Amino acid sequence: MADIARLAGVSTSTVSRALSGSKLVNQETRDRVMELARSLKYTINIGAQNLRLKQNRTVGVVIPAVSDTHTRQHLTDPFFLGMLGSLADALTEQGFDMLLSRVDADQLDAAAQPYDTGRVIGVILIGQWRHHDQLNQMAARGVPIVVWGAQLPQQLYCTVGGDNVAGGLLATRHLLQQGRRRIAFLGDIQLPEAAMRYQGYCQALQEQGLAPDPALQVSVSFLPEGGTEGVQELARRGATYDALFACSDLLAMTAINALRAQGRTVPHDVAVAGYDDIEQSTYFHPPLTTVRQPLADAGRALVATLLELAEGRSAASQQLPTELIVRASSV
Amino acid sequence: MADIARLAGVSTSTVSRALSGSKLVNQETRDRVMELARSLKYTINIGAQNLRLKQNRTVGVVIPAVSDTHTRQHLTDPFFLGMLGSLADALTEQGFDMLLSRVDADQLDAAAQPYDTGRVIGVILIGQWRHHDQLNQMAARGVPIVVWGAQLPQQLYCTVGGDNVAGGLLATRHLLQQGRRRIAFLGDIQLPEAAMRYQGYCQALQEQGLAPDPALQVSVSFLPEGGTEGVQELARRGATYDALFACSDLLAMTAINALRAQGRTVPHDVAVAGYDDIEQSTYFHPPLTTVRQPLADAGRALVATLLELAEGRSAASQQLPTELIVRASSV
DNA sequence: CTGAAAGCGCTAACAT
DNA sequence: ATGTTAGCGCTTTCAG
Repeated sequence: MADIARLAGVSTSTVSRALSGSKLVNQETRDRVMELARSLKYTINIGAQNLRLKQNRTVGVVIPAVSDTHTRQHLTDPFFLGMLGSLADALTEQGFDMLLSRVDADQLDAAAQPYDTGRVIGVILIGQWRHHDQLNQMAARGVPIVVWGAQLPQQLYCTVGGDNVAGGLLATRHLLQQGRRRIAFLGDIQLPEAAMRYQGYCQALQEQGLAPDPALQVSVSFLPEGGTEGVQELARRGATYDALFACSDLLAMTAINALRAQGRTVPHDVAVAGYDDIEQSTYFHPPLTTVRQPLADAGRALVATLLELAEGRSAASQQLPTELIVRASSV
Repeated sequence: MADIARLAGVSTSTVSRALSGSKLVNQETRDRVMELARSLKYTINIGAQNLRLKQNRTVGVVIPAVSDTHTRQHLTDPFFLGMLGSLADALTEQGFDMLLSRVDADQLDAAAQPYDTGRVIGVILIGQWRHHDQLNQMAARGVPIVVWGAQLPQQLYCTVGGDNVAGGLLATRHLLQQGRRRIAFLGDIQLPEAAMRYQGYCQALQEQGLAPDPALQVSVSFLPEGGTEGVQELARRGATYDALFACSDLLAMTAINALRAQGRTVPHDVAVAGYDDIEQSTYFHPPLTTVRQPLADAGRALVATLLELAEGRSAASQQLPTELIVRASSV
């Protein structure tokens, strides 16, 4: 900047003004400065600008990594990539940058670090896992944070999420409409989102005067192996079922594989519905019936909410509508 | 920081020193300051620190977004998520943060922006597409940049990539060993990586005294629809083939689907091999034979190379070994 | 319309 | 062992 000032024969103040398009500076000078900046490929140092302006146009996005006992298990669910893409778009649209970090799910406090050190104006967390309390603490401490997940009672932090109860309800109703009566449920109901899907599942059963059979509910992790394990566990229990509702498409896919290994066909022997509507669901064999999460809206809503919070305003949690997509795995 | 200084009854310099664990400061004072900082939940403002130290521990990671004529098509290939994860890990390991941005593939220059504005010390670009020249320009301009992709002649920028020729060779040899003779090739050979895989493919054919049949090579985009379109195009051409090698697992999957729609079974009628070894390949039906890209090493290599470059040293392009994974789709 | 000067939060000589 | 001072690159009063 000093260089430009010297070359243009003006002061840095003028350069600064010119570059920011201030009307206070002579049209001609401004053009000259602009031109000079372009030819020198000069761009304002955002770090310094931020420091001076006490502003910041970066938000933190945190993806939790599951660390099981041995290996650090990576989240490979394509749903996350979709969410990331959606966030990246929404942020770009608003002129914000995205600082991505990956944090062990069991030390979520680290998620606030980029905020504490002033690098970001707030944090978007994808997935609330079972760390309600830690999230509450962070929010109470004043960290602007928005979580993709379910709305819980006594929640101090802000969430944006799909309507999980409706999602569970839609999927289960659909399976019931196909004449299925013994519907297995795959998903870790310790996690708020899965719990609410389970709630919708129960509700749909009750509408038909059916009671949920605990033998049909298997809590498996969201890791892809979960589907295999779930189906094996059901076999171990000797459970009989003619349909299966899994809490993610990935689980549904591995479950279908495990069923196939048992010699059962989908949808003939077992009708299957997943959750998320990741792209691969379309060309899985059979194509997956699933509950679509509104990805594009999700990104926008998360960003909008975070910006509210970051500006010191309060923001309400939001629930986005979900939609049943019927494909061959259930009909 | 000033607050802490006041409360501790020392100067900010002392606080700064104490916080950085300098031995120059009295043990006792240091503890007091540390304690104070903790209780006030104070953390150093990294922006200011960076400005002062002229350092920076953030690297930019750019994912190109394909924008076709109408909609902005998102890259949904899980391979990218894997790469992101790998990069995130490698960066964390080295104490670096990751600024993620998504850039239209046809205005790649924008990729350097976070560098120009001083936010990152360099840029890692996932995929070189067909923008060799732009990349060369950026490198020539002095932007520290490392690209995941193939090594090209007259290349000024640094690449890290799998050994694509070997990958193509391995896959094709394997298909030939299965007794297949008419092997279709799906992939956009305008893109350097695909071109080299094609080269390996040709080489394997030649080893058997076979000449590549141009009718069997279809240039399709890396978007998942590519697989479908490729198979349809082959049908349109009236090409006969008993095997298919696709440049990504996603392409292989959609191709298999399209084949199924034509009433052909895999691997019986057509043996199929993909590329990348994304996780879903394991539980696709049939499980996919594929060429594994060394993801974990990739992340580490990309980061290591970028750090070299960022420190002003020169770095050589690297090629990582690939490995054939045989599964049911080809045997 | 433009320049001089102060200061964002931090660190590093250079004193003491 | 600690404080004083200057300055990283920028913006913005406040004076001209």
